[in-house]
Amino acid sequence: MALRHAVMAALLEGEASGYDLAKGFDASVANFWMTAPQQLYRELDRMEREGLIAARVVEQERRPNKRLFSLTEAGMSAVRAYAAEPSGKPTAIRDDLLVKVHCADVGDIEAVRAAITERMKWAAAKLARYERLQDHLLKGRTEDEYCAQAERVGPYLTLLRGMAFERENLQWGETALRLLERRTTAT
Amino acid sequence: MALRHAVMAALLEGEASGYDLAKGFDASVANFWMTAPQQLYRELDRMEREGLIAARVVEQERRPNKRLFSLTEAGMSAVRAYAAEPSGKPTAIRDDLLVKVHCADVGDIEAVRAAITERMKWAAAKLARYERLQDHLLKGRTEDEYCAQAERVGPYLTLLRGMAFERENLQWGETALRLLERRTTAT
DNA sequence: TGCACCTATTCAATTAAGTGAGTAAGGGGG
DNA sequence: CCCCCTTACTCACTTAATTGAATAGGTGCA
Repeated sequence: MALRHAVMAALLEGEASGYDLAKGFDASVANFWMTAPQQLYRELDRMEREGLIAARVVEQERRPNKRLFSLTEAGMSAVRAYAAEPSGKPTAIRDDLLVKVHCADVGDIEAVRAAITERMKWAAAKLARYERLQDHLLKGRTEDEYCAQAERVGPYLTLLRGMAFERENLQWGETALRLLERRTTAT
Repeated sequence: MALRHAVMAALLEGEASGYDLAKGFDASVANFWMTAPQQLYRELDRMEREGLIAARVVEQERRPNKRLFSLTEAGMSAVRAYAAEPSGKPTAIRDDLLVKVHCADVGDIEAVRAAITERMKWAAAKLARYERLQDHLLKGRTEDEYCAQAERVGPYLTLLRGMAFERENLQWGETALRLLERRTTAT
């Protein structure tokens, strides 16, 4: 049950509709999960039935009405309980691209290089978004000032992790492209 | 269908039993997937039925017999086809620890810090294993020499990605611990 | 004016993944 | 001698995730 915890984490920033959550809502939450809308709506329904979240219907003109969800007291307790419990073993990266790179030698190296390039574009775009969000959070302050003043540091820390991950993707991508290029020119 | 591709990637190194695969088999494959044995055996059965892999029973003394799997021609074609197809959008990190850190501000900060410390121990251990494997692969050669001589570079590249990931975990963990500590002492 | 895209959600079905326990034989240490 | 660890695998069950639609009004632009 990872999705419901991610949803609760997202709802700590305030109420949100299923659509908001599906769209990423807050980029720093989108770091550690991403899923199709259908899954979200289903999970939100379940969580509502279990009393972890409550919905408030907002009638809108010239837009479909929406249901804004927020954490109940029970939901908040669940968050606290979850955050305090010891976590199990870490998960693997589980990325399609790595599988392809692993198999590159027996397949089409050029296709794999294209996939890496594609991924690097994604990473660069994500990193740019994260950097904008960071600027927005810091508002010119240093990291230390921010952490002294801000209400919450959690989202900032997860943002940092996401940024490091994408930077690593870019750096590794360059190395991988370079080493794979030798293979094609050598052959 | 990620697991079956990971299995095929692992079998490129040579034949292996379900048990071998479950134990990690090759550390560089263990970077991008990890799963319970039951899942593996189930998937191996399916793949065998579909003709992607073939089993060879090895009778052992003072040990249960085992079935060694290897890629068939069809399996190899499937690997090549998979490696050449364009990959979709990248997956999120999807890590429990990040969710907890995100929620740290409303929960037990000390518990979250403990979880980070725990994770850092894991990361350090994994990194050490990867470094040993790297030394083993390079055998004193430089990276460039290795890539010129080695039969395959894919596994080396995925190994590099895993190493970067764990190093990043360690670095980020330190930052996170430091910033969260201020919170506890301030309160 | 027509086409494609945005908001906001729902239905249906399938496949993948995770959880928990159990079997069976040999080996090693206190 | 008992207990736990390792090899090697199996059964049963539950939950999570993916896939492919469909609905339905509004917005922008060419």
